[in-house]
Amino acid sequence: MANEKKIDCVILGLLSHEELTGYEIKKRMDTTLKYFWSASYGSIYPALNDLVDRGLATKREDTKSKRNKLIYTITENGRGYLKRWLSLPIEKDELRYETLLKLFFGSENGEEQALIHIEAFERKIEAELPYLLHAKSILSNSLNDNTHKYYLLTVEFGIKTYQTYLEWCEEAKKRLAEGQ
Amino acid sequence: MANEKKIDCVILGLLSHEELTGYEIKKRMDTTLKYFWSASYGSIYPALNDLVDRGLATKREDTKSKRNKLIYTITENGRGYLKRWLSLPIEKDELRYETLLKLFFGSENGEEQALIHIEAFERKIEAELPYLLHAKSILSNSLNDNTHKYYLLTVEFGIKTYQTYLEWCEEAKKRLAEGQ
DNA sequence: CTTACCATGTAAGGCGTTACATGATTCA
DNA sequence: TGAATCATGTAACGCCTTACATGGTAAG
Repeated sequence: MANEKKIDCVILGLLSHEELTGYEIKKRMDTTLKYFWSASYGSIYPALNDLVDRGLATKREDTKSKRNKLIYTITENGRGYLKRWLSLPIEKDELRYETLLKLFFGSENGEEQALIHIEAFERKIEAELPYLLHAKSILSNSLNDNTHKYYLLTVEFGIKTYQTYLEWCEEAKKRLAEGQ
Repeated sequence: MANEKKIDCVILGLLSHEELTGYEIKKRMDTTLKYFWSASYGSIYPALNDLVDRGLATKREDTKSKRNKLIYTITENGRGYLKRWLSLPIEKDELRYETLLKLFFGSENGEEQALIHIEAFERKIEAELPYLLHAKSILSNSLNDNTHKYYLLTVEFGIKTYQTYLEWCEEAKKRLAEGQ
């Protein structure tokens, strides 16, 4: 029953699309899922072994590769577990932006410091946006795959919000520069 | 020097504006800071005592009130600590949206489930937005206070992104309804 | 008088990161 | 042959939430 661990669900979600190694799962986290989810090796590998123990995934060695790869596959139970979780209401959407936190207390350190943080934020977003735009162009051209439709929706969420962030940065900078 | 704990910094930030009790700090978290930061009593109260132990804040009983209030005040050292932290580069801006996670794996459960999650998200945002708009109108009328300028910037961030979320919801719903 | 809210805390436990440890392979 | 990347894991530790525990006060 209860309290599905998110790390299990993300992994099962990824495995529901394709067989993967722990390393590849981490890569997906660092690229495709990056702007709305993340996890470290320290949680991924133990979770994978745990999923196998609970019969939600199976593990096998890759014989084709020269490397010591361990390939994980979702089981029927795993798919059921995932489907159940997907059907439950969302528990938590959380945004935790240190940038906003520091900006909120900006009066303590003055406009220049605030500007520095905003500009750093702007650069970070500007650096990420191209990846999202690239992902969108790829996904838009391959909507035959049923999964791509959903990827595209999340990518578009990212693009829209990032563009809004950049607009806000411009306004915020202007406002601070005006000194009012 | 040292890995500033975020909880200490938020608290000191709030105390830098005004004296507060732990209970009031929690309230600020649940209202003003809500959409970009949060914390529970279980971390606030221990942190407050810790700040006092380290000389970053002082504690006194409220004599005026009939309640057993403990009022915390930031010290000069506390202010220094806060200023230093504010001047350090941002370490982490994190967004963790279960909604996007479930949507990403949406193909597993189909369009109807995806729609349900998007609509729930939409309702949640629609419910929050008025508070932000209200905060903005109040802040816009009292920019004489130096701190308000910074509050306003963060509130505007929230408003802009929430409005973008709502736009995205409309598009996403339409796209899913079209079944393509 | 009872409900809601004010007010402060502790303990257990969960969850996850960081840092460490190890080694193979690919590519320049 | 050396650097980058592939590849898997563990251990320590930190941080936080949840649930528990307690009691006062204001308002209807």
